[in-house]
Amino acid sequence: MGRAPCCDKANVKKGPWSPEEDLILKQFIEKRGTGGNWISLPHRAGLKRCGKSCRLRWLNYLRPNIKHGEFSDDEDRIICTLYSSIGSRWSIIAAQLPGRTDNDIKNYWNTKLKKKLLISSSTNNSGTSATILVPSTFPDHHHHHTNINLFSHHHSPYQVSAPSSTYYDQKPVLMNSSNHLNNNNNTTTYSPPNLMSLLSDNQSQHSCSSSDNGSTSNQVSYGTSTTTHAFVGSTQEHNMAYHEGFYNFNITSGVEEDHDEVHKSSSIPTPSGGGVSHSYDPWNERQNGLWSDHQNHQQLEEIKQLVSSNPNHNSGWNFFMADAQEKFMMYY
DNA sequence: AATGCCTTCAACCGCGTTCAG
DNA sequence: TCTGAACGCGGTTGAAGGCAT
Repeated sequence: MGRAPCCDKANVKKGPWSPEEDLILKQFIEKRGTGGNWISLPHRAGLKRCGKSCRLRWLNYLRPNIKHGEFSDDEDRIICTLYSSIGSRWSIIAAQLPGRTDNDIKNYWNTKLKKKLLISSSTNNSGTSATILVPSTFPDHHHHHTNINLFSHHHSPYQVSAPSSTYYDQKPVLMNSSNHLNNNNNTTTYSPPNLMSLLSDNQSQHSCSSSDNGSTSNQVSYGTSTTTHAFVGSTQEHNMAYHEGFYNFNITSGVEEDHDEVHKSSSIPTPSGGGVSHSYDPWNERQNGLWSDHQNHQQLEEIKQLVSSNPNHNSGWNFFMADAQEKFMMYY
């Protein structure tokens, strides 16, 4: 038994949107909003379109501040880094790129960036090992995880407890002749991939200081201060965290900060839930599916720093899911 | 100029997730 | 707690334009 269709297929128009339809939809939403119901919106607006189609058209094309056209090097870098870390979670990646839609990024990746990387990889690795982009599956033999002290493994290879969430099922990594993944009892050692190095040298030259001797540290220096980054959210939140922006907190002490404090102190707004009491209004916080420019800017800058800080060696992301709170961390 | 192939990207489809009743 | 409607996501499709022959 199939799912009931979301609309009367016989009475809805399909295919490309006309300028007239665009105008009707745009004016209606700007004037009345979505009303929290996309299904009824086309009827209310007088459009012979499926609600899903309207939603897509608005989100991907009509809403304000949508950015079309060429992707910048910074955007390339962010996409590559996030793809190498989390795979084809386009909406999450899009959340880090103000004005870009998941569809946009997905198309861009599939049509251009992937090829660019493949070309770069064959160039950069000529005479050495071939670097290929492959989806990897973390071993999934533990649906429950043993707490690991991430902070006791500050040096590469990172310790990774295999996450169980389907979020990671297709996590791609760059593999070269030296295998990045090794199973070791209950933990997987993971030498983070160096996807960014596949981008052009020009793109890889960035100012944040980091060792270029191949050594790995989770500590990233910005000027005279040393900062260690991580992103954290509880499992119930990690979906939201992904959607609404990354959390960050300082782990230089090796002690995880209180979540409430993390949220309070974070420059990135976080959703409510998981015991976090402050109110969260997604519409105010992220109108039209995007953070405000200021918020976007802050997030973007943080990610830029992360991405650009360590492009040439084993910088990377570390994942783990702790059992008790099933925390998800991206550990840099 | 005509044809066929390739690339791009807007739009669709189906399914998992969320949420209200 | 259960159920169904709606949402949101990622994969796929297909029309349109560009390019080579």
